[in-house]
Amino acid sequence: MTESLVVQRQRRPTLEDVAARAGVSRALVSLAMNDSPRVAAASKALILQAASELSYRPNLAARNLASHRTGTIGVLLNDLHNPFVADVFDGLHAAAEDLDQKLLLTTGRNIAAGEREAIESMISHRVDGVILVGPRVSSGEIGRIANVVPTVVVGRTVRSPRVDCVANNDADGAWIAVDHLVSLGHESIVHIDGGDGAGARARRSGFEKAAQMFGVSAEVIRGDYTEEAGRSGARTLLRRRRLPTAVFGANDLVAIGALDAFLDGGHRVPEDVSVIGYDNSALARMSRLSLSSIDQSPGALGRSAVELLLSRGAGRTEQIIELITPALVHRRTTAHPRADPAA
Amino acid sequence: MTESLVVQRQRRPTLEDVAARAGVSRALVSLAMNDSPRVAAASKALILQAASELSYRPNLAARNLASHRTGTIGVLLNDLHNPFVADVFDGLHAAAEDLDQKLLLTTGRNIAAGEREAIESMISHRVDGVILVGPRVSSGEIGRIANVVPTVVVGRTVRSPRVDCVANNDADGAWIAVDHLVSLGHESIVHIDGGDGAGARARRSGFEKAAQMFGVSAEVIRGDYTEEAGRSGARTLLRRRRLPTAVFGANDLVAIGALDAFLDGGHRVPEDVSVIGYDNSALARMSRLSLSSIDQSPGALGRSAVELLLSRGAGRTEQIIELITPALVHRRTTAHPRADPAA
DNA sequence: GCGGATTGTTAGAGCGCTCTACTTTTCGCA
DNA sequence: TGCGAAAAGTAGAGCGCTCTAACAATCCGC
Repeated sequence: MTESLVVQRQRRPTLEDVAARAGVSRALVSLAMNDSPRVAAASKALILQAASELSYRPNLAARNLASHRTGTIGVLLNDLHNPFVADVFDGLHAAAEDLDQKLLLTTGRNIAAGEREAIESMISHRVDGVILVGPRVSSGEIGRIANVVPTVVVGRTVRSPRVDCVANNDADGAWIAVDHLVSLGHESIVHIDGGDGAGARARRSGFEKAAQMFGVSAEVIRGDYTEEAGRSGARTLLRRRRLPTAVFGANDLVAIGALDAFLDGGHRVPEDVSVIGYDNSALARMSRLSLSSIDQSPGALGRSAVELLLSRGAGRTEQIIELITPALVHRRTTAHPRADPAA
Repeated sequence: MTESLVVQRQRRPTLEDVAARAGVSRALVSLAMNDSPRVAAASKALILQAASELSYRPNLAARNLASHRTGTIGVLLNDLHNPFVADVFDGLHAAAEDLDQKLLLTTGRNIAAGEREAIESMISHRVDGVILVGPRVSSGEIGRIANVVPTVVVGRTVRSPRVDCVANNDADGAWIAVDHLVSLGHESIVHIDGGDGAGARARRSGFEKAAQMFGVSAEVIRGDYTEEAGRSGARTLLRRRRLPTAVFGANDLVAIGALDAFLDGGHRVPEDVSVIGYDNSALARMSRLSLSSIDQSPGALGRSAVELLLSRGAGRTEQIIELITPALVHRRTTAHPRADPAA
């Protein structure tokens, strides 16, 4: 057990104090603080004046306890190191601000157990709903969470009537990536996948399906949505006699990790091997990296997630799955393969 | 006014329900949940059993209201897009876990007004203390916040008896950067600064002092801790007849933005111009970027911040400012200037 | 100038928990 | 077997707010 912090600064003023100072009842102060139309303008001014003199701040815990809501949405970000989630968050935040909701952030540090704990904590905080950005926990678990609190998942689809989803069409995205590489002339493509990260399975199977359709040689290397996974996947390839002509990373981090490893191994990109990522994150956009990637409008994803959550709160009971169509962004890490593919 | 989410799923079980099921009193359940030594092992097992059968989750709001603490530390991250803050967060999280504290995250999106709002919100949530990572709000304001709730600032020093600080020595860091460049032979160095970001002023004045000591030509271009600021600072330089031989970015984002602009402008790094950043973030470490930078042990910063906050809670009243000594990490964006500096 | 609608205000219960003070049970030991 | 102390358990007030129902003050038309 920890000995918790003891906050023993000056006692914070309560509703009661404000009421006393303004010479009205507690209830009226409460109404004024929530600016109800039922308070006379004069009393309202008086009360706000008194409140600011005491620098009164409502105690959220008490308010929540009494009213059964918090006006707060819990947001689980799977990985703070992934610039894509920062982009999604921007969208979430903008929408939340417009719709007058507060956001409570947590992160599972890209580990399922960490996520469970974080979600648990948000529920204990009695958030009005949760938005899970790229969660790793199982669909079953998400379904169970949705029984307790309205839930929206971003970046992955979950089939459960109570769970709403916002994602891009990962299968399409993978198809677009393969199409791009094939049209450049590539015939041997490796996908370093996202393990059991959100949407990774769809990208993987989309990749396999597309490769089969186009009749090119395809292979999947098990990975994870991290730079390190990309690096180690690429190293696996480097140990072989010959490299594939193109690598499709499960996301930009993976692609950049792979790119890094290829460069370290003395290979040139895209001359020796083409690399394409997914997410079109800030990372991909940098000139020095200039990574070809698949864009999935993170801001729009975030915005939709908040709207969906609120519409669920408004009484909707049927599931909504919103799918955004991803788009290719061609930059400098993908090009025609060399005529002679031998190293 | 928003119409808030209505959470009308099945009623959540309360302490009372657990007590009824286990056939004991409410108080005993409370003790068991906080695993007090005063509960017999048998009853404890019984109670935990009942709790799990009902999938009971304590209502934090009620607990907080009754006990006047939350076991939660509020964390303000200034910018989710900055990989450095993600690194600091890792340290925070690890320490919080060890010390059995929960973390409540918010972000000010790198805007002072956003930060104020976020801090306000954490205080309303009655967190036991706040950790401000690279805050932009004024020192005066931070002092005022510290009167309300124990406060630790990361990445910047604030002179106020109630505020504890953890930072690296920015003046030293700037000195190290200049020393590095000068020893490579550079004689004209531009610093694109961090505007009023945390620690930016110290880096700027450290830079100026060092440049003067070494007797090299120095200039400061007003910036911000963002990639965009770096890019625009570099563009300013590109419009001139001749480039400086070296640029010192206020942080890695700035440096990389500048690097990007130079490359786009057809200049080579480090052949035409050397670039060094600050933070040694994941970005700097990537082979393709391989940015020389100044390391400030973000993980250690985060860890210390949590420890400092708890020690303050334990009754300490004098201020502690912990300064970490930064270190040079030499990579491939800094080198000797060309003999003929004319473009 | 009076009844009824409208507007403004308040008392008081209750949200789910903790904590103090108290009661009951169990145990060790003469 | 009996007694005091330690261990185990409980009653009940109260944390700071909201919300329902009731009450007081003002307004309107005729």
